Amino acid sequence: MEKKQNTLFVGALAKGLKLLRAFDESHTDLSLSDLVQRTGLDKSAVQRLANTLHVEGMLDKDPVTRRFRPSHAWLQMAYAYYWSDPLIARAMPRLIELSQHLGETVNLAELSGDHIVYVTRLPCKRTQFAATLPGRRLPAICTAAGRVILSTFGRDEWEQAARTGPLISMTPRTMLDRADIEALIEKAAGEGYSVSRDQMILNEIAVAAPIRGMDGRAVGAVQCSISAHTWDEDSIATQ
Amino acid sequence: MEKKQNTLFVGALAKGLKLLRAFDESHTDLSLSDLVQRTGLDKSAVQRLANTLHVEGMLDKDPVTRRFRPSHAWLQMAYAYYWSDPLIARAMPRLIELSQHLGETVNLAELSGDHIVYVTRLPCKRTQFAATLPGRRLPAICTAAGRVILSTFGRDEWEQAARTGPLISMTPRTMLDRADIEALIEKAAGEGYSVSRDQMILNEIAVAAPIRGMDGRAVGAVQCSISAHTWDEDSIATQ
DNA sequence: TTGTCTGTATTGCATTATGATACAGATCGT
DNA sequence: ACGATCTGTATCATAATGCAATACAGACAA
Repeated sequence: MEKKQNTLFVGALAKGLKLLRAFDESHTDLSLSDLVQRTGLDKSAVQRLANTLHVEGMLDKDPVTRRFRPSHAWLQMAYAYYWSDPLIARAMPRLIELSQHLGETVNLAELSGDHIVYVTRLPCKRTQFAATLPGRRLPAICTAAGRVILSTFGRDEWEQAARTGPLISMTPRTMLDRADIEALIEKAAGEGYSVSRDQMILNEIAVAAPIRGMDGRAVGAVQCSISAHTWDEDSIATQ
Repeated sequence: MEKKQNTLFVGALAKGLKLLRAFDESHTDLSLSDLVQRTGLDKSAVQRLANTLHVEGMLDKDPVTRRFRPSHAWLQMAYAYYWSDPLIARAMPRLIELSQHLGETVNLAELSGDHIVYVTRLPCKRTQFAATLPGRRLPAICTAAGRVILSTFGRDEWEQAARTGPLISMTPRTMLDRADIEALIEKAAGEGYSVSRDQMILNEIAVAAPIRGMDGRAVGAVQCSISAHTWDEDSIATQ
């Protein structure tokens, strides 16, 4: 195992975080041995770390099954995040307005490396459960929001993203050809918005518009999901 | 400083979590020295821990101001939480439905110690910013949701909560008398729902109904915020 | 300049986390 | 009922690891 970084890197903390990251949408509650397996850490280490996280209120522990679960503290972290992200406070009122106006699901997305993160979601209709939860992370170039954000950057930047960024297939009709994706981004750069169909969910159309900072580069994107055809565009410029 | 717990308690991890908890709604981005002050830890320790959190992607660091901020990872933790909480998946579709039906803001709250946590919020109108964010924590007995949850427990349990639970004053008309609060909980126990007015936000009326588990004890509550008078009640029984 | 804030880097020491080991309570298969 | 084999829990000697003091550097104000 390569040493990460010396002297100003606290291994114990990093391992603790590793335990936290072991929980995801398909691993919602984990036993001690599950944690050992998922983290690759020593049994004793996991025991101590998990216990610490429990005592500190980061993990709930079922007294009968002895399995660990994310605690409410995980939501409070999100709450703190919301206050720290300057985009949220400015965008939230408009998102609510837009959602009411359209009567459709509205999302706020931000770029995070080569992924996008749905920061806020205002579901108006029944959709897939995952589509109602904030915090979801998806490969940027697979989503309308990600493409429209990239389109506000330089051409070389989006070319690189389109060629090297991660790709996943969610539906049988998910676009997997990188050249096609690059073309879509270019189109978005010209039109100022991006539309995608059947990419994440079948029979779903997503429309995304960028939220630009002072320098013209997008700091996020508003994305609306609709199931029928509803042609409209929304321009939201900030600052 | 008292030793927390020996041999199965990892101090370094606990300190790292302390750094994370230093961020809240009024401390959205912190410098190294801010962290030192807020955590009470040594400067060197904070340096190492913060750096670790940064390297591990839990804290973003502004390259120019050198200040730390919660990263997108904090939202992903919420995402993981949502999957882990069995109530969410069952309640979400109904909440959306209810929200559309009423055209009013709908919240899902859960009890967490002597506080409640708003787990999901579906804002339909403009309100205070804080009222649109999930993860918010409020003293249970100060909220309609908290009282209605407590009312499904035994009388002695809610008496204890009303007498010893935390109280905060958000508006000039916030109820601060513990006997009054106890009476409200008793009323909620009889009627099966609870109403409060002007408690957290002026000119706001909150209606909360419990979500009961198999044993009759509430596992959460649905709460609607309305500004005008709209008399209706909602019964949601689960299982 | 000088002073005092920052944030960053280094080092020797001993506190602290480590992982092997042992024990105990389930659950399983036979 | 019985070992066998999973769990989760507890203990302990060792040394690895995080510690806090220290020194350095850049920013800003007086």
